[in-house]
Amino acid sequence: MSSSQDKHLSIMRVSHQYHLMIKACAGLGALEDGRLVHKQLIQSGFESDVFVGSSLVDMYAKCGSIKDAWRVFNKMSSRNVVTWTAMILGHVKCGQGQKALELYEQMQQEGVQPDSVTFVGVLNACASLAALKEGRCVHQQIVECGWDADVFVGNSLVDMYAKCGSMEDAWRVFNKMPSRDVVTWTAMILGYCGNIEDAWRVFNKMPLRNVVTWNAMVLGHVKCGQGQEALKLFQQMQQEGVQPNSVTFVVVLNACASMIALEEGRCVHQHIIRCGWDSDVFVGSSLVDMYAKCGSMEDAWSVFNKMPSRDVVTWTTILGGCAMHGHGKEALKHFERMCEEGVQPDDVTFICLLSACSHAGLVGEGMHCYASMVKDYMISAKLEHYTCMVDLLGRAGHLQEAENMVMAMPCKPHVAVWMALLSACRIHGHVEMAERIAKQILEMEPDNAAVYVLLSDIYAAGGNKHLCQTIEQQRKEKGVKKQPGHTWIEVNNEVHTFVVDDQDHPQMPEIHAELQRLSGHMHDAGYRPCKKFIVHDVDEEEKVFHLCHHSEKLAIAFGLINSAPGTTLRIRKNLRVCEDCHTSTKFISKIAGRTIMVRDANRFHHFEDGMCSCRDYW
DNA sequence: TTAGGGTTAG
Repeated sequence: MSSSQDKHLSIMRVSHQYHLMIKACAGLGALEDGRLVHKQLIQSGFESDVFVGSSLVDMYAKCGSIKDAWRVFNKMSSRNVVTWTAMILGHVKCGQGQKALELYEQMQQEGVQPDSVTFVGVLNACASLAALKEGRCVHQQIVECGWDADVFVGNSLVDMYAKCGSMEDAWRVFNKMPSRDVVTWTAMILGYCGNIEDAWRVFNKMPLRNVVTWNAMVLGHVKCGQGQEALKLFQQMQQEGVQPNSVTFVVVLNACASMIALEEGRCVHQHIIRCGWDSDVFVGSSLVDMYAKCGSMEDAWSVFNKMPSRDVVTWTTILGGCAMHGHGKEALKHFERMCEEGVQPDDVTFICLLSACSHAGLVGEGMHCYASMVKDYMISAKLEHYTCMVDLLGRAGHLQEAENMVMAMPCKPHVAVWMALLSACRIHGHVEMAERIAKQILEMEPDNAAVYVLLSDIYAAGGNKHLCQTIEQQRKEKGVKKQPGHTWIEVNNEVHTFVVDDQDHPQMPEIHAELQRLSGHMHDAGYRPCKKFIVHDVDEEEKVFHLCHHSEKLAIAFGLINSAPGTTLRIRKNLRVCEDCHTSTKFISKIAGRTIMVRDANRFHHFEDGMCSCRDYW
């Protein structure tokens, strides 16, 4: 062997070694170790090697440091398809799908031909952006390049179409694929999130399933609001010998939180400890979230304090818990602690913080946070931040300021921000502004039932029975349906669901008898049904009816009958708690001597001894 | 250098 061949071989060997120590860092997400290797590479002059450079780009991108990836990428004298693909995949991973597509465009302009891995990355980018049009173009290119028979590319195509909502296209690709694996089938199931019947049809046909497939089905039920079915499926998967993993637990905890199933959640927590998943940051954050949403901030803090590592999501979750429970001052205090510990807040952190201020009526503090977000943390306000600010100002009665803020928004105001303002009009009885805003929302979303409900509440509260009836009539004529109210309560480790005017529950006679009994005591204690939102006068019989037909009242009565005296009742309602329910629950908490916690659409109401934690009814 | 599922808010 000549000396030049010898030298070449030795360079190859060293380059390969560097590639392996970098690959390991990338796999472990060990950014600091990766940086050390990078330093050595600079010293030994290997940085510009295409193979080593591509590995470095990949390592930085995988560790989430896209800036460093760019630094290496820009320094490289030559780049191949692997270098470009690593950059594309890195941007997809960081949630920058648009940038990934731009890189793909640039790569082609520079004459580099994509391979199957590039296509997988680009399709992922399209899927993350739900960019069906761009996805179709890429599909066309894939067919032209002859990559459509590749199972990886095929899977990504199915995934892209499914995520873009075109199940027809997904099935077309699926049927043409020469071979399918468990990933192909699972992508189809995931495409049916929200359409659980079709997901089941695919699941039942599958020749092979793994834990990801089961997780997808459990998730499908959670997304459809079928928490109990999700938990049943979790049992079934274990009976069939499939070991749950961290994702399973995250999804199952989500199901528990959605139903406020605290006891079930505690069982899952024990299971997590037995499996050794409790030190995982994803699982830990989900546990914090579950306990907070199930009404136990004590447990949420206990998990939080024991976690070996906490990231921005963990902190944001606990701040969100504080917000939900009305602990505004606490949220602000812990936000400072978070920053002191060197955790960089993100846009979601500020949404939680602003919502904490809003729920606690801390207007000045909220405005300060908002200003600091833009100035000190360089986070530009998104639609969600504007919604929080409008909510904060509006609840506190600064309606004009809130409306000015909407008008001054740099982007087009969306329905949520108008709804926040409309809710504020309801709290403060501002009829003129409410009518204007309702009109605005209905132009954008003619089927928005909540607008009709809010407007009718505002008219009723102002004593305008005629307009109240008119708006109700308009809603009916337009065929706009109100969202039905649901309430969940967990008693003796079992979750029970109630709906408005429930007739089906086997214990209904006892529930009605309990409400009738309470009605008498409440009347004596001074409770009168809230007539504000009732169009006609209420006689004795109707008084009982108004006490009985709301789902949360049925759930409370059920809880009182079936749980041990003195225990706290935890209730979850899918809609806002109505004013009459709010008042009657105060009375019930006093008469029954129970603490009742109600989690409605966005916050907890904590009823104790005839009082509620809300400063006002919101 | 290569695929599929998950945490926070609105």
